[in-house]
Amino acid sequence: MITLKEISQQSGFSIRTIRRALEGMPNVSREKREIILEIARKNNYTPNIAARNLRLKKKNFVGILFENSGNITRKLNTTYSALIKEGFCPILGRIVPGREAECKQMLFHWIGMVDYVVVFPDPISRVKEFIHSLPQQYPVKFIYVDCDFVDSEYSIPVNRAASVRNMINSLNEKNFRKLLYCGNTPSRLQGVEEARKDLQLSIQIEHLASGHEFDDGEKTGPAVMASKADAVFFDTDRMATGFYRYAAKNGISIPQDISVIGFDDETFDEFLTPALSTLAHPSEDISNRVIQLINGKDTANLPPLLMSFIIRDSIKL
Amino acid sequence: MITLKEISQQSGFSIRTIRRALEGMPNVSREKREIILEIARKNNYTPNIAARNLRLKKKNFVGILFENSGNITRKLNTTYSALIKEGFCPILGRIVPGREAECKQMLFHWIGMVDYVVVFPDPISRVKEFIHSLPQQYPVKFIYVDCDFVDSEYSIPVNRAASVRNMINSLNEKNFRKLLYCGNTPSRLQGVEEARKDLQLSIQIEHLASGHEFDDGEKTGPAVMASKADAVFFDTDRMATGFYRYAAKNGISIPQDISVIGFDDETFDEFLTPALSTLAHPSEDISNRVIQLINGKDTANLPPLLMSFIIRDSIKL
DNA sequence: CTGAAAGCGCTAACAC
DNA sequence: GTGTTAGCGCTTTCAG
Repeated sequence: MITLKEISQQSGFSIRTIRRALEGMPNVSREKREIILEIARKNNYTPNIAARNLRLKKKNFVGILFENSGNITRKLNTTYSALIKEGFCPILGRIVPGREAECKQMLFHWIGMVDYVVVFPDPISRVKEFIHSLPQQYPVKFIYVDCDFVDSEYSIPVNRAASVRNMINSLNEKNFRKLLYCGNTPSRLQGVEEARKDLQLSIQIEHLASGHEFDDGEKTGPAVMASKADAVFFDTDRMATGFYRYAAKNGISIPQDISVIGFDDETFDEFLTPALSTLAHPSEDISNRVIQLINGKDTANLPPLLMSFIIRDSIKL
Repeated sequence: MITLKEISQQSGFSIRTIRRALEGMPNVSREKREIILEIARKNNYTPNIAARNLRLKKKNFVGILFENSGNITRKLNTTYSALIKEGFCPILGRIVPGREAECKQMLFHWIGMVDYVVVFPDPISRVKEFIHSLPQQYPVKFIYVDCDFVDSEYSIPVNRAASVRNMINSLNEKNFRKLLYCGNTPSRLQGVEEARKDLQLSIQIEHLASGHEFDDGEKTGPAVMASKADAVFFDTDRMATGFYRYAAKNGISIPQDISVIGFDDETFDEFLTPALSTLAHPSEDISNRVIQLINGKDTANLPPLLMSFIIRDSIKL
C-alpha cells in the first residue's frame, strides 16, 4: 500500500504536487503529472480513508446495527444502498441476544469512524435494555428505526397499530367474516382495538394470546381452526410459518380453509407455499428519513410511517 | 466526543499522564489518577480507534464481503463471532449482482481500515468476474472461502464433490434404491461421478439437468416424480423449496413419496414443512482457518474442508 | 507552477 | 513520577 509521501519520494516532487496531479487539479505541468500518475497506477495507489477522515474531522462511515440474526431485512437493505448512493459507507454490525458483549466491543471500534449508528431492532426485540443503554455509553448519535421503546430526537417511528387497522379494514372490505388475531404484541392489539372502535366493521375479530416464535405458530393450530375464523393474523411471519406446518400435518389447505397473514415481510415469504401475505415495513420511506437525519435535517415533526399490506396467495380473494 | 488532548487541557496534566491513568499503568499519583478518571467518565471518553490504528499502522478491522443478498449464512455468522472474540472488528459489506459499483465504492472506503477482506461468494456465484478482479485493484489481502473459481494463497477450499460423494454413500447405506440429482453444478456432478466410480453402490443414480433457483425446483417437479426415484438431491435449498411448492400443489407427500435433500443449510430450512435435509458448510472449520490466515499462518498445505450431511424430516428413514 | 508545514487523535521513545 | 515530541497518511493554508 503506497502512500502520498512515498510517491513524493519516488518522483522527487512534493506531496502537494502529487495531490494536484492525482486530483486532476490545474497548475501541474503535463510531464510531471504523467510521471506521477504512472507511479500511482503502477503501485495501485488508493488513499487511506481513515487518515483522510481523521484530518477532515469528518466521518464517511455510518454504522448499522441490526438484531435479526439470520436475515438482512428488506428495510435494512434499502437503507444500505441509499447510504452508498449518498457517498457514505455503511458498516453492518449484528446484535445477538445473549451476545451483547460482542456488540459493545464492536461499537468501541466504531468510535472515531462513525457519527451516526442506525439501529434496526427486531420487530419484537429481545435486547431492549441493551438498545436503551446505548446512547449513554458512546459518543455517537443513534438513529432508531421503528423502535417504540426508545424516545429520541433521532427516531424514525412506524405506526404499526394504524397499519394493522388498515389491514383489517381491507379484509373487511373483502367480505371476510371473522378474523383471529394470534399473538401478544401491544402495537398489534392496539391496531385491533382501533379497528373495532373507529371503523364500522361487519367483520368479527377475536384475539388468541400466544408467543410469537415458530413453535407458537404451530402450537396454536388447533385453537385457530376451532375458532372457525376465515382469516388469521399472526404477530410474526415466523409464527405464520409455524402454522403452515400445523396445516400441512393436518390436511388443512391455505387459503381454502383459512387465509393467513403474517407481519414483517421476511425474504422467504414468497417462497413458502402458498406465498405468505404480510405487513411490510416501509423500506423506501425509512431510508429517506435516515439520509435526512444524517444530513442534519430535523424530522421530528414528520408523521409516523405506515406499513403496507402485501397480498399474496395465502389470502382467498 | 472528548479527546486525550482536551482531557489534558482540562486537567492541566500532560497527555502522557492522562494515558497512564486511563490505561491503569503505574507511575501516576493517586489523586491525579482520580481527577483524570473523573473527567474521562463525565465526558464519556472513548478512544478514537481510527487514529490509534493510523498511528500503530495496524488494522483491527477485517472486511467481510458476502454475496447472498437476503441471508447472512451460518458460516458467515460463525466467522463474524470468531473475529470479535479474537479482538478484531468485522465490517460487513454486500455484493449484489448488478450493483458491483456500490461494492467498489465501499471497498474504496475500507482501504486503510482493513488488511484482510474475507470473501464469501454465493455457492453459485453471479459475480465471478467481479470477485476475480478484486485483488488487482485494492491493496488488501482477500481471503476466499469456498470459492473454486479463484486461485490464491489465501484460499479456504471446501471439497464439495467429496461432500456430495459422502452424502450419496450415506443414502446407499440407508438402502435407498434410486437417487435423482437435479441441477447443473460441476462440483455436484463430480461428486455424483466419484460416488458412482469409487464406491460399490447398490443405489442407482440419475441426473436431471436444470437451473438452480426456486422456480427451477418447481418446474422440475413432474420430471422428478416421473423418475420414480425415492430420493432427490437439489443444487440449492432454494430449488428444494421450489419443489416443495410443486409437491404441495400436487398432493405429493415428503418424505413418504420421495425424500428431499438440498444444499447450503439456509436458515429457513428447519422451518419448512417437513424440515429440509441438506449439506451444511463447515462453519467452525472455516472460521478457524480465517483466524489462522489473518494471524499470518500458512494454511496452504491443509486439506480442503468437508461439508456435513444434515438429516432432517425430509428424509424417510 | 511548486513546496513547506501544521494538525486531525493517538502511541511510544526519550528525556528530566 | 511527569512532560516533550515525533510521526502514522492525509488535507489545506500560506508562501514563494
